[in-house]
Amino acid sequence: MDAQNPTEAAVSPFATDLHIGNSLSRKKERFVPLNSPYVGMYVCGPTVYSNVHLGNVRTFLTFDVVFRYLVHLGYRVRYVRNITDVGHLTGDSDDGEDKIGKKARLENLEPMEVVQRYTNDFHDVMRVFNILPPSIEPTATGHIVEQIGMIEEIIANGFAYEANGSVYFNVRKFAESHDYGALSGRKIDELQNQTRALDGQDEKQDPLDFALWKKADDSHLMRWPSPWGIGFPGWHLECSVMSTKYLGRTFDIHGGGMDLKFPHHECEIAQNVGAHGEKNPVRYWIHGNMLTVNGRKMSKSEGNGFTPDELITGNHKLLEKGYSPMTVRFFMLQGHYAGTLDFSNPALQAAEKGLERLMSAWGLLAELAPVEEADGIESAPDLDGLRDRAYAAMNDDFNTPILIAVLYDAVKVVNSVAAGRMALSAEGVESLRSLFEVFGGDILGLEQETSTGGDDDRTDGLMGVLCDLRAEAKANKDWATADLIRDRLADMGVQIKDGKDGTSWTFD
RNA sequence: GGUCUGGUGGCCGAGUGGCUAGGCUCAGCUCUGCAAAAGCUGCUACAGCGGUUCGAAUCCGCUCCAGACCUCCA
Repeated sequence: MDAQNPTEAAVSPFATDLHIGNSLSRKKERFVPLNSPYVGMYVCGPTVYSNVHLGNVRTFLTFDVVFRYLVHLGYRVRYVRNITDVGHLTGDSDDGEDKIGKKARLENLEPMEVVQRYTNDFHDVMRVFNILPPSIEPTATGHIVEQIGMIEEIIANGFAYEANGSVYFNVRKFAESHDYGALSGRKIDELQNQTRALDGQDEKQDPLDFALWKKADDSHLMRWPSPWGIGFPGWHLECSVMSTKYLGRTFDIHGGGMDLKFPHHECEIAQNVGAHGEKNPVRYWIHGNMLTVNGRKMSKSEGNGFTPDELITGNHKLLEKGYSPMTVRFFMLQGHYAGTLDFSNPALQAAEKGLERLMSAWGLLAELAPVEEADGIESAPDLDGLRDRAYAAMNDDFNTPILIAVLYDAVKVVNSVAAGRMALSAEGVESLRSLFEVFGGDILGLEQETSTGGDDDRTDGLMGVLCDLRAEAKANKDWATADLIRDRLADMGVQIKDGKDGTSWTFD
């Protein structure tokens, strides 16, 4: 593989079977990149005016796995995930005010101070859940010039008009020659009936029109000069601008949460097409579904979202206890991204136990010795078959729940071999190791969590001493001492597991 | 009101014309000094009513229920 000159040859043969559920066509389609081996992917990132909640995490986790898998297949992926640091309206009655500007005033901070704080928080959370950083993480405020440029293109093409220092996209005009609403299945005449009292409604030629540029009044904190006066960019524009800038006018994958489908993504398409004319700027749209709590969407306005800190400590009225980040990651991966996932204590606890069994088998693999074929010993199943099933699962629209099921089949093999009940060659052991490393580690992004926080060698040594003492007590049939060691360790959260050839231990 | 998802065993969740994932729980067994861990076995479901079919949980129609979007939200 030549890093300077990547070619198709670098891409795995398994890549040809990858199918993606395209929300534009509402069908599963075979994934064929525009310019293999390069793949361009854009994902709508967070608005950094408050802490991220778990619903956000789920979406970014979905695309983390997509990213990881494409990279694993050998594609050269440019993954762009923006930071929205300006531009969204508040949900309150003070219409038209910039969310971040408002927050800044409330807390008496500079807008960019707010942005920085929550951007840092966002990055910390991503790290905690082992979500990889994107290739480029552009900000809206860093692309004001480009946004103004795109507005000018749209105006020049006749799809936008200026009114009183603001610029609006002319949806009706656009719909005369283009298919507005194709992504979300909306028809313009039905939308027409939904009139709302939004700020600037009187400036619009039609209630369907949306803002590309908004005039800023004197009290507005985030403001930039433009050909139309002092103002700030519209809600949907940044994504059109930044995807075009970094991925081109047509690119492979665009992702985001289901709730962005309309109007955000619909507007994005209209802006791209209105500016550049390409019919389908995005070839594959992927929408992640919502996380619910007791059947209700987790959202900022409902107040039923957990922060990662509350989740880990269990310090929230809806949580019975804390759950580790890996437990949460695993829990989310046990459901398919396109379906809703309901967050509940029993479900989380089931995931916690399941993950523990999976990770403990994976751990066992490090020192697993091959077992010879012999009478009365079962022989191992076809390990290439396991690997093929794992690829098939991921190739079927990133079906992580099925992949996890395959991994559990591997868990059974590992445990059986470890117990001396199943035969496995050295190559077989190696093949299992690679299965776990590739699919469990590289693709699902699971990693061993230890609650030690320190000197692993020393811990191993101390535990070794205790296990030896207990073994000696057991040899002397001194059950009281043996049980004392086991129980005292259990109180500290260390679990003793007696096996055929020795004792192992794990932290809770 | 419009658009769109979905209703699967005790719980969570895949699948989607025949062979009926997986995890957790529960019960029994093996192993064990006892336990834990591990393995084996059992619990066998697809909201309701019609229809298509040799055959449907899977396709079609209707009904009921839930959720999302239509205003910022991942």
